[in-house]
Amino acid sequence: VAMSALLTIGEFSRTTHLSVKALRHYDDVGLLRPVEVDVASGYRRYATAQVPVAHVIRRFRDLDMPLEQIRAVLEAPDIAARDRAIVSHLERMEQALEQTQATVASLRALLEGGGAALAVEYRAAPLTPAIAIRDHVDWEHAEQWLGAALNELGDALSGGASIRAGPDAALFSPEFFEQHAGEVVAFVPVDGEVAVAGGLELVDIPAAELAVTVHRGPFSDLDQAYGALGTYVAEHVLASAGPIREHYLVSESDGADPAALRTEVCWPIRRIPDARGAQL
Amino acid sequence: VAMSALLTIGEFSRTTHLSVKALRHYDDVGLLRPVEVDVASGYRRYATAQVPVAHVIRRFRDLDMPLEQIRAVLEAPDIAARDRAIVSHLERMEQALEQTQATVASLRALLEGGGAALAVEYRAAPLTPAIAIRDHVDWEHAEQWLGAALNELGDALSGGASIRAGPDAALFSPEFFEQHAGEVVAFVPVDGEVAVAGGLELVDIPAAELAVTVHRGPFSDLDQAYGALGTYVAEHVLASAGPIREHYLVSESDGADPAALRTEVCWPIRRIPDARGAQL
DNA sequence: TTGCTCCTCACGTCACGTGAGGTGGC
DNA sequence: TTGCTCCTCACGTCACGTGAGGTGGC
Repeated sequence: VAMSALLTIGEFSRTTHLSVKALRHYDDVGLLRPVEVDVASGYRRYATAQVPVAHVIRRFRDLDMPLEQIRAVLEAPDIAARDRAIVSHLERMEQALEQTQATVASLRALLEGGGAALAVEYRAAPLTPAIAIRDHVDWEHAEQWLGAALNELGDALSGGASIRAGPDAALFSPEFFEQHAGEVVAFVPVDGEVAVAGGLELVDIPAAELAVTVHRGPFSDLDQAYGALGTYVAEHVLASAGPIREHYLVSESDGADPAALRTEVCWPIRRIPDARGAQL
Repeated sequence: VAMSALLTIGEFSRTTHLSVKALRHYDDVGLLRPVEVDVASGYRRYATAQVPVAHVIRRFRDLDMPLEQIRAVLEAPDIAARDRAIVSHLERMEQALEQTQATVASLRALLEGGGAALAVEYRAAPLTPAIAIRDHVDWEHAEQWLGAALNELGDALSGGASIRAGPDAALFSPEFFEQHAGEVVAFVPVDGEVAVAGGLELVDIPAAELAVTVHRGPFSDLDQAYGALGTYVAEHVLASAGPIREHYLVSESDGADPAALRTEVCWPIRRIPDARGAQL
């Protein structure tokens, strides 16, 4: 390294704004190794040529990129692969920024309005033939996974001979909520004959008695509908096991903006009480 | 709790979108206690009246607010105090968002331009009388602390009889960089007699031989100047112990926008080499 | 030569997640 | 009655920070 001189860990720390403890840690995990380590004393020596790499690491850490991902970026086989990894991370970051802004807005709304009480109604849903994609999904990837799956189902419908018999929808297992990871089924109700291929399957969504409410607005507020439903069901009827359903009456794929979204949330119940309040 | 019904931990999880593990944790640390716990079985029972509190907790956790801070918000003595705590957190969040956007921009710049080589010059700084505020500061609070301290010094100058003899400046101890916490001294050079009061003191900033470079642009890129300086010093002269100085030639308090900022960074060196390369 | 820098353990932190192994409720 | 829900440890995770106790470099 022609013009490269050596720096002690303290000098390298001041030069890169990484703490000494962080530098030792990056050495331990092999993310940023000093060019030289004194065999007798263990003293680390960094080259001035390592300063730019350290700066890149610091930037990514400021953005909370995990060390493993940073390593992947730094070790990318070629510049093109490296740049792809970086760009995709930046895109995820910018999405996360939007997410945070949405959460801030939603928190403000929650603290001001408190949320007008949502109307809850009962519905007996019949057995429903549908095309579906199912997978074990975790909480953080759910929205993205669902968007992709529903897109795929929509494409399959427009290509084939079958007819859509209802809006985009999904089934969420209890584990998905309770462990923030579990089975999710994206589905679209269909009429008539369907040829399935790829990851798609033809399923019968079982009949169910449901308590239903409609949420208007972005998904970041969807928990309000769940709160209203869970509360209503606990206070008025008996809940039953089984997945919770969502129907995407107006969704982003319709080109609607977040405030205009309409999502139906359906909570499975034991039996719909009759009008007189008696139960058979 | 008149109309309030009880929910199992699983039902409460589905209603609030908090995982069962998280709910148990919030019980353990006393952040969100179930209204009732079965003595024999240990089963937790939550009231429907607790759903809104859970939603607030979830929002704050989505924003990465620490549990202790959430507890403080929830236990605030009165609504006004609670709202103040929330608003101040939201303001910090929005600042952090700007920070992140700045980091993204700076990373992009770093990956594209790489940064044109910065010019480094030598300077023999004389002993400088100054008014100063010193404190043990940690990394994350440094920018805010420094802004406040320099403001205070500016106010003291405009009120008194002394004359400013140089731009706003600061001294940073090695520990500040190496451990991300250490002594920082905010100072303004002055001429003539000065009456000091409050947290201010009158100090003589010691004379020093320095390697100096000027950074143009926002503070998020300042590490580039440090990289250039640390590298230059390692390759050309001997570094010396002692604090690093920053001079805020054009600062935000001048009403300049971030891209127009000019900050001088000064790295202490053992001895300025003479023009012929010989050392006395 | 002195003290200052650097070293290596070992353990702590924060907010849960991950099983293991077991009991109670409908 | 069966299995499903819920329980409590104990330990792991991630990216370092916090000392303690000690040696080497200028």
